[in-house]
Amino acid sequence: MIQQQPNAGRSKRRRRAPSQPPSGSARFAQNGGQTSADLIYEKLHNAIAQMQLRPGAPVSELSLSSEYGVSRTPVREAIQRLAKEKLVEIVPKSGTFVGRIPVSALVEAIVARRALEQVNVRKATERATASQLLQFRALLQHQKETAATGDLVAFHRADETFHAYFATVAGYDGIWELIRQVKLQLDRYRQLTLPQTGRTEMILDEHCAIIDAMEAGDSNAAADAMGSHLDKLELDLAVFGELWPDYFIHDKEFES
Amino acid sequence: MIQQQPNAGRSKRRRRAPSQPPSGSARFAQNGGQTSADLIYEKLHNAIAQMQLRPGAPVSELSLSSEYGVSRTPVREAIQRLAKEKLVEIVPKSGTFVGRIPVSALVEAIVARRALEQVNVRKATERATASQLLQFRALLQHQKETAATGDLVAFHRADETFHAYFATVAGYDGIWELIRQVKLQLDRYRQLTLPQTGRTEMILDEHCAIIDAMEAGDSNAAADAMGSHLDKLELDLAVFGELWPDYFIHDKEFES
DNA sequence: TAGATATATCTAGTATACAAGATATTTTGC
DNA sequence: GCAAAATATCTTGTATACTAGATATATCTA
Repeated sequence: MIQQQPNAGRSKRRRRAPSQPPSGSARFAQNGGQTSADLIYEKLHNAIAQMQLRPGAPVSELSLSSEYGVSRTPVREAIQRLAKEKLVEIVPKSGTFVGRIPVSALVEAIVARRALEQVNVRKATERATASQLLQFRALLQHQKETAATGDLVAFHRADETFHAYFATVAGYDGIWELIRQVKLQLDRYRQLTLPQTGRTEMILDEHCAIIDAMEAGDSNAAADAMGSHLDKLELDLAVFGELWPDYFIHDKEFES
Repeated sequence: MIQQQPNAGRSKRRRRAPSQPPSGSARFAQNGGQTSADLIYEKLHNAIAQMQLRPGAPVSELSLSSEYGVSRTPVREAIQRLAKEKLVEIVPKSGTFVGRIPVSALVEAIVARRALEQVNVRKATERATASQLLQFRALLQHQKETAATGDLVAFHRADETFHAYFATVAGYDGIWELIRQVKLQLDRYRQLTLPQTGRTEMILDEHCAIIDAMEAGDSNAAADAMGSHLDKLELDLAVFGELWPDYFIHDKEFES
């Protein structure tokens, strides 16, 4: 008897009761809690997201194995994860390549992101405390400073932090994960068009408008401001599709 | 010279130019285009989504290997994919278990799904052709027939097909993928509450209202109808959290 | 008997070897 | 010289062996 687990009835004399759900016990016992596969995944993920690895480039398991000094197994695992995010294309007995950017995904990413960010900003407006509103102002100011330095990478990072904070305040961290996933291909595309400045001030103004509406407690206005902010992210696919035809894949029709 | 690839310049005499992007050539050359890992992944995915494998149940690589008559490698690959969807929890040197349902994910799934489905129905209203409107009616009628038989599983399947068609008409298949991903945990939860019928007629009426609005070309009304339809999916987490405490994980606060 | 320790045996992470198919190069035949 | 077949070598998919850590059981000590 003793403290018999509520597990399915098992013969008492088994060598080992086949485990119970991990009640928050042992995880993170390892070093950084991160395995070789995790590390390689992360590196590749960043390299692809930042367009350091360009679409169509080969991603060889063997090369990466020797590069990182591990066997093919963890490399392969990392690549499988990337495949699930559509960041690489695995061609079975042939090779693996950095995925092209699916044009349809770009179009859909914009509308999906818009809808999800509006959900976030609406909820955030309802829930924001005074300190959180001040935090928004701080993040906005920080982004303004990065704009002044002209460091577009830092500006982008600040932009991401700013948008993420809506999800945090809304209590919708899972939705932020969705947005990140959707943003992935979009960010790759935007790497190509980054060097065009001039939009930074406009972005800052739009961000400011969102916070203004939040401080006024007007969730509809805040959502509208977010909506028109994100509408500004338009695609000039015709141009880029010609400049780098191999970077895109036109998987289906897309019109307005 | 000849038709020199626009690839980076490589010495001509290499044993093999390190591959070009797969221009739609060879994929699907295999049998069903599906590897052992794919098959095992699919089986496990379905079993978990349909709650045949309950949260906390062990998912042993070795057992599955012998069960499917393959080595650990493809099993492991399948499990890794499931882990990326949060359907299993891998505890490094200890074991892998069917994932508990994160309560916060349920809450967020509802609002995210609502927003995304509204995007779909709005666009679908704009783009729907006469034949597509008729197809909606056909799907609705089909669902009505499954309701009459009392086969709740078939009813659910018809429901999924119906909702998916909005994405198809809208041209937003990628957004449907997002919805499916978000619906995953929600569907697992709903398996627990399935046996309660009575909502079927209400659901059919609500679906009908959406199509009515679409036929009238009123995208706002259609989106509203979809919104109130999905608002009906409420959670009675207090009850189920007590009935099956081990099936859920309360990862953070959630209030209205 | 109760608690601490030791041992056995499970687990996932990794390395390595081989198989099957795809692609590039070479060779062959004319 | 050119096209087709043969070959070499690359790729991913899979099987197997080993490692290290975690957990359950058994043993020891008081």
